[in-house]
Amino acid sequence: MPKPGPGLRLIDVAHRAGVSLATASRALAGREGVSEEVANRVRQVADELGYVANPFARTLAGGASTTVGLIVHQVDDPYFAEIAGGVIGLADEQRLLVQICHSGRDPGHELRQIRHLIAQRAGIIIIAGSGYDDPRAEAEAEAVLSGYQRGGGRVAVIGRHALGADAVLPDNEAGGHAVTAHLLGLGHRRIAVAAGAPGLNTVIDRMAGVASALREHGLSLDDLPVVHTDFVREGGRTATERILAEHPSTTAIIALNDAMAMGVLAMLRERGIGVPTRMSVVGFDDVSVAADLAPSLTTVRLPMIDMGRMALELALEPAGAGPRRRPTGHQLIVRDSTGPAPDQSR
Amino acid sequence: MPKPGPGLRLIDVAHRAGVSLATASRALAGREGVSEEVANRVRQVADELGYVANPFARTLAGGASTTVGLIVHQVDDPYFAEIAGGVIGLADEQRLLVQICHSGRDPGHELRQIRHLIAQRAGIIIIAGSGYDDPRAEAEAEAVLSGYQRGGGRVAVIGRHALGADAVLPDNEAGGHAVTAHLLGLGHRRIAVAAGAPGLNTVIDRMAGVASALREHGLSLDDLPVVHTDFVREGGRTATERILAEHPSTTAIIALNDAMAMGVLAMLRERGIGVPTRMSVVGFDDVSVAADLAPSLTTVRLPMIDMGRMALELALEPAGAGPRRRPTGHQLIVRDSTGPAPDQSR
DNA sequence: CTGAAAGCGCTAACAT
DNA sequence: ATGTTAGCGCTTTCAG
Repeated sequence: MPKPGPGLRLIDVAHRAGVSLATASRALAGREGVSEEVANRVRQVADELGYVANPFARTLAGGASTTVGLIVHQVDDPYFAEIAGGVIGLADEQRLLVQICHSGRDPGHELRQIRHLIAQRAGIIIIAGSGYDDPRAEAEAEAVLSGYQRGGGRVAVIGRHALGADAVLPDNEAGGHAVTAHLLGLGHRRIAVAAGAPGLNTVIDRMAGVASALREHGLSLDDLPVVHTDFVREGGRTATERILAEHPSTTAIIALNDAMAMGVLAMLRERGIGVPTRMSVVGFDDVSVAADLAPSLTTVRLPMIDMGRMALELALEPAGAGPRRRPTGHQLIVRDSTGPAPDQSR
Repeated sequence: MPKPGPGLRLIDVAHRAGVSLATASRALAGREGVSEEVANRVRQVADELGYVANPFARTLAGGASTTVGLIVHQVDDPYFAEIAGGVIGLADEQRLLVQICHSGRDPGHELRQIRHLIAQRAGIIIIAGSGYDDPRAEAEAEAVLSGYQRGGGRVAVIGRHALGADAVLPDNEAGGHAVTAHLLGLGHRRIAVAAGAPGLNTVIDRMAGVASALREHGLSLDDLPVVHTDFVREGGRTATERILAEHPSTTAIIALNDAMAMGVLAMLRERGIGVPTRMSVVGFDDVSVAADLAPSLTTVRLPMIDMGRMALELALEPAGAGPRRRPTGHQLIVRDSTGPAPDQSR
């Protein structure tokens, strides 16, 4: 397709700087064996000419690849959009290019994307999004990735623990605990959970946090309705419908992410159920619109943009002895969608 | 079980199939000049061995690049996230990889990104987002891109007209007209506009639509306050502050995109100004959260996801004689943020 | 410290 | 129809 790029090659820079190809290469790669003086001259000339190495030639010749592959569920999901924004932000600074693909929360498709990225010789692969409770798929992904890592590829994951790679781990359990404790503190006891697919690690972890908070108040998950639907807005709507129909006395709904919470709020609005007067609602993630919803959403803030950056930072460092883990921290953000439990004591 | 073997080269496949390198290359590329029989044998051997071509070698040697570069303002802006989602969706189907970079709405940075993408030998470049009213920057971008296109690169743009490339053109003017006519129809006359930077084509076009609707009602843009701030949420907030302070009798605010509209709504909420009772608000784009805001936002729907797909479709077709243009259509979505003008007859 | 030269794996002219 | 060969632009020995 595209034949000539800028047509500017390393050899041109070399000539212009009055040095050989090899020296120019060394200078720009910051390798040993060039005097500071010459190296600086070369770098300056390269700069002036706006030289950018041809990554294909570079990689083919055995150099490092400068593209990072990023796999997300969907970029047009705000959670992943923010993560992607973080990755791209740091990548820009490092002059790296980011290739984004969608996993669609389908383990098979995700595996295909990983393979594709490897075949394209991405030097770094970042996988964002929940792992699956699907041992076979996970094992295969792990096998492929560990082969890739053995070959020098760097991998970082966001929000999954079982992949033998450096990981950014969102505070899912602690966050689930925080948000549940908040509700319990407001006096709510008839709480329902709008959860995503039960096979997603994220769902499992957040549920664990919910469960532990309940336990501290002498309750158990078994006491409350947990509705598993899709981990997206529409799932929140249908979950709410079910909760309303089957457990009308519910006073609070925990949505396991903000997308679902938006669906929950929408359905409550349609049904004319006041929030938080008759029903409190909490979400999880604090996507940027959470503050603008009707009413503004109480949720757990996860630093998505930073998470993206952190993942790339991890991947940029040389591999350690074992997988590194980097927790994200979290913050309970109380807004207008939660209030005291209505007094329905008798 | 075929496993993509690094170290497995085309020459190995060729030997194994008892043909020459060139023949194997032709067979796998589906090019002319190989008997069906031989071609099939080669393909089968390649399959058995799990051969995957090295894209770097392929591209370096002048083959087609399978990556498409996408430049957006920011992926974590919902408007661009949806466009990106559309591009990636189609790219996935075509087994293409998408490289995303941020322009940050800075002409200089955008130009740098274009150059970077070209240097990376992206076969296709898609630029989403408004052009700038900056002749020098635009001219330079056009020059670089036309060189790229002359070399066989394909370019498609979304929402800018002055780049000599195939374009997807959002119905900015018609949409601006529609939304303004809606307000006028509700009896509003004291209308203010919260606009983005005056140099953005998108802003200019949408304003033109606003102006034409006003004209039909015997009004003119000069009659109303137009506040230019940043084309993002925060800009909507500050614009609203100014409008409230300087034109307290305003009954409706036109925000030139949904992000700004969100800021407008937020500020009105803070000030305790009822929407739509005391103030109507309209946005533009219909990002997916527009329906979930407080109150839900009246806006103009643009098919962002399709726009992304269309752009890639255009780029995938061979270049035409001249630049193709593809309008998007639009749809006025009336929700709860607009109502009749309050009766302040004096 | 620097330069010359040998590939990396593939495509595409050029031969046969 | 098939084979031979010259690069693509870079990194990396290996000489000097």
